[in-house]
Amino acid sequence: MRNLSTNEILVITGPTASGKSRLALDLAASIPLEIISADSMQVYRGMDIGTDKPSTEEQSRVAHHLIDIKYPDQEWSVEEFMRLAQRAIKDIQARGRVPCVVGGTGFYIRALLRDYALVDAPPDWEFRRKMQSFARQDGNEALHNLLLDRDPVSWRHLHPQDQKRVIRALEYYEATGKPISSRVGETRAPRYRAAVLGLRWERQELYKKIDTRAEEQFRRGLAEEVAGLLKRGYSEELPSMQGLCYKETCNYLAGLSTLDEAKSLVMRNTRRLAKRQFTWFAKEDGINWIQAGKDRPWDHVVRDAEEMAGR
RNA sequence: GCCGCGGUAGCUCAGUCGGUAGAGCAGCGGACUGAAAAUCCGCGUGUCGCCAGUUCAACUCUGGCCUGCGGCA
Repeated sequence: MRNLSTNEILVITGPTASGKSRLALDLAASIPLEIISADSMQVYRGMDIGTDKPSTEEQSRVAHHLIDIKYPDQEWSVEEFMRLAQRAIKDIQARGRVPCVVGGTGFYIRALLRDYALVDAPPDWEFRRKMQSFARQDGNEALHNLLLDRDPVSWRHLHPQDQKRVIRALEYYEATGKPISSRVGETRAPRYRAAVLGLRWERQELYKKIDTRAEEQFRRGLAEEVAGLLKRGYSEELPSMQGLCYKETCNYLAGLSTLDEAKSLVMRNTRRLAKRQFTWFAKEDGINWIQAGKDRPWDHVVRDAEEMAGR
């Protein structure tokens, strides 16, 4: 860890509730690092408990980037993540410190490490709305079939029910005249030399941690946090408010479920998220997995991480 | 002790005039290139409490046993 070369970055990933933030903070004791959050939800201000954001104390102990940079009704996307993360990496390196990307949003991390192309095809909400109403009228099949002559590859790969992706593919074609599928195959030289660490838990143990954390989140005032956001006028339809913990709590606050129901839904949906993350990471190569567990002292985990980081 | 009801998937339960079983939830697997904590697709995982009997065939009918719950003593 003492000899991270100048263009090397550190990445800490793993499923939700695996202790990524904690590991990063502990690593900061021996590595002069700054943390860049690769988390699609921690960017939103005022969404603290539900996103299990590092505390203000932790954030002042070690510099954090890409946290609290948006209001819950502002747009946010992988592309902006890439831009801001790249800039943060440059800045941190200019300070002679080590950028440490921490987060469980695999899509963001993959985009950053594989240097996805930043093409001029931003979301076109009017177009999306048009397509949505087309789908409502003529059905998802018909919408999907619009891809047939524009982007046959996507037509083949996307399931007709996957409306979001179908519309995005159409939107991309509309904006660029090229199929989005051509972009997928593009390979580019990675911009960074990254030491990628992944935290791994035995599944049942992780599930138990998830349940415990959910209990804690409600105890710490998740419901009050969500109520406050709603009162400030943030609609529950917003992507931010559709995040884990938030959508379930909105339903509870609207009287659609009891507190206990909301709680167990949060637990279930978090487990499901973890499962999707397993699937995602399983395909990602180059991750150095570190085994964590209730029988494994945490400082062993930290020591493993230090060794792998310094390689 | 007696009477009644029950014992089928991890949980709650449905079911078969006898042809070895299916829902919901949970769970598991997968996809993913500008919403990704989102979105989408797929999969029953089972000594039908145990033992015997009747039958070509028993989860189903009969008997016994075990066990849970309720009631009466």
